[in-house]
Amino acid sequence: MVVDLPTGEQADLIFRALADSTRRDIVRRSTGGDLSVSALAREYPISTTAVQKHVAVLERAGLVERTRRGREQLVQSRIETITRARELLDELEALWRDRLDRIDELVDSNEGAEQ
Amino acid sequence: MVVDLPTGEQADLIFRALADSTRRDIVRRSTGGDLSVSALAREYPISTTAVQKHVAVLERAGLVERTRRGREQLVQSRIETITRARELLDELEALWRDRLDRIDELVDSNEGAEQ
DNA sequence: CTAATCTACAACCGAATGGTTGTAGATCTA
DNA sequence: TAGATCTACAACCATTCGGTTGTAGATTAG
Repeated sequence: MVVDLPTGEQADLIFRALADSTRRDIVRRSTGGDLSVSALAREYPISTTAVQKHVAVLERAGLVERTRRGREQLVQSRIETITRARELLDELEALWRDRLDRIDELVDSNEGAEQ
Repeated sequence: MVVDLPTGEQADLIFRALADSTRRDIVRRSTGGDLSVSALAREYPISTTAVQKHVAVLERAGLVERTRRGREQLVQSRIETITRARELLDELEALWRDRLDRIDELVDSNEGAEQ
């Protein structure tokens, strides 16, 4: 249930899961790990089943985990996966920084030689 | 064509656009801003039309911009939007850090009083 | 001028999404 | 024990998605 997928597919699942405001809100609300699926469902104008499905999507992506407590399922967000997503974006930003650095080098090496 | 949407919808578009490995790769390759749509298309085993659509999705999300040069469209990734996405994740991570800080406080206030 | 290249866009297709309702099993509470 | 609550899951539906092919307009190259 955790993470054993080709990294590309894992990234697909994570970003796809985050591409819905209800799901992002569930992640936010589940930091404490003390809310059940039905407790979460009360917060949104959609059916409990719909919320169940959202939680399932988040769980498959590793953004959330569920643990049973009696008849209810407590939902807890997983910071490792959020961090993983941020790292993927950091990587893209790094490409840009590298490029800007290379431009700076060019500027430096041309200094005092303009025109 | 840039950014004037309710922040939630903008986030939806950004994460949805990033939820596809071909599109993430296009963003990576477009840092230099020197590749056309058809040049990009040569890199993937899908039709030019499909790549065109991927670029359109990225453009709507603000992750990429296009500029015409003669008959071709050059694609350039936009670091601001990547940064925006990272900030959204930072926000989620911050919730966790706050929570851990609060737990630390509890531990501190209980020090020397265990059991 | 003609041919090749690049983009644009419509139309189509199968699969996935996000939602619903309905039924049923477990667990808690009075 | 009986009723309420929580979860699970199947079935269905409309829409979106990622891909295709085909046609056509601009621009460049020979």
